[in-house]
Amino acid sequence: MSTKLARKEKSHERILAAACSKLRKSGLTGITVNGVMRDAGMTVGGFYAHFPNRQTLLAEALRSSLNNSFLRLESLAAGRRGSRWVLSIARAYLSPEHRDNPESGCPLPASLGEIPRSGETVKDVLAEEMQRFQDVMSEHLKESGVPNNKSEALALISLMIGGISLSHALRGSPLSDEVLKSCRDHIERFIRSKRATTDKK
Amino acid sequence: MSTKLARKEKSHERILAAACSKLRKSGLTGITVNGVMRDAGMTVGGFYAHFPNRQTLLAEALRSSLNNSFLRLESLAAGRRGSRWVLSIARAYLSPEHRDNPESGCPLPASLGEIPRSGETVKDVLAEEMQRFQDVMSEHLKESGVPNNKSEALALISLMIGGISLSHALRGSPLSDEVLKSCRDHIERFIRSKRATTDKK
DNA sequence: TGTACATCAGTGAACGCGCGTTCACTGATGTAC
DNA sequence: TGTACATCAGTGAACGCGCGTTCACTGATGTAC
Repeated sequence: MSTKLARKEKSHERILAAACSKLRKSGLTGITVNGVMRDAGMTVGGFYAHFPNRQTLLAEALRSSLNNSFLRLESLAAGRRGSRWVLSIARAYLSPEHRDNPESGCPLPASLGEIPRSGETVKDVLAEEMQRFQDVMSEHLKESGVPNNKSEALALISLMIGGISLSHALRGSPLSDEVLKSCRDHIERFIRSKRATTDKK
Repeated sequence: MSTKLARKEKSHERILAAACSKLRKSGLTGITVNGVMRDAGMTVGGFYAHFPNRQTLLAEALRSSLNNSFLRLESLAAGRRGSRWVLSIARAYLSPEHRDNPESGCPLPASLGEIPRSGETVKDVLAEEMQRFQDVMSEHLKESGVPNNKSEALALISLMIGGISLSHALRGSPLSDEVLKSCRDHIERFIRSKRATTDKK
């Protein structure tokens, strides 16, 4: 009995992982029931034993991939706090490596524009995760001595998402790398100019 | 003869206008040959007398709608130059009105994420139009006395696009308005802190 | 001016395809005695 | 321990639908004499 359940759970994980991979590379549109099940090593029909419908898979894939990306970014900034944390996150997020390896990166460049046309559950997931990210980011900005930290957190998040999205869309043009560097530089100058003297580097 | 040509030209315009409208509301995916032709008051089959294929329509719709949005923004900033121009553009672009009326706004919030998965022609159009926008924006930043004006132009463009995109996706959550205000405030503080004393308000 | 013909913008049915979802089934695994 | 039965994760064909594209056609407009 428990063996059966464990097997089903593993299948569930494989389906979700396959959906996350599609999401990061091709957005919500990229998540097709057929394609995801094939990638998970199964056939279409089995899908509905794991998820009530495609919509639910979209929401779970967005939550899971946003969460994974955040954990991955945080691990790169491990131990740092305040302005060091912010700069570390911004540099990693706005790096050519992040742009060129979407399958392990943030799902938003590929999916953000589709979310308004998507269901309520998907929007709710985004709102929750964004709130969490704003909270963490503004905490570190506060430690850095940056004024208006909650507002600036949203602005920096917008800048990061806009920069990587534009850079993705411009891949192949010299503008692509320039956009990333410009956004990184803007954040570095911003942090440097606002940082309280007590918060170093 | 010339009457016939004029009639065909009007049909072409109607098709393109319908495609632009779909693009702004629902992205590249929103442009379906059937839907666009219906909106233009015609039937499917006639489409291929006007465009060789859907892909070409996508590219022309992106170019046309980006151009129109830019002209519209510029007319709102009419007569202003330097920091006044930049602030005027940023406030209009990051306004709730712009977010809530996508049918007359920028096509990028709805389509940017789809462009990497789209054809080369579409990507080329984006690169050209972005280059143009960077040139204009950096010229005004230069007049404002902002250092690193070319780089900062790309950062501000990224911030504007990221902000409106996030705000769209978060519509319904209080974060949506907060994102817009945070981005506007960030740009205002930035311009104010960098502006040369010769360039007023 | 009036008639016969040519042009060609637009019509609408048809095509093959991939989509999300359903459902009767299969067959390996787990349970009861 | 060995056999008969129950469970249920996963199969794969089928459905109705909308997509991009093709093509034989229609009928209003424009030209020639």
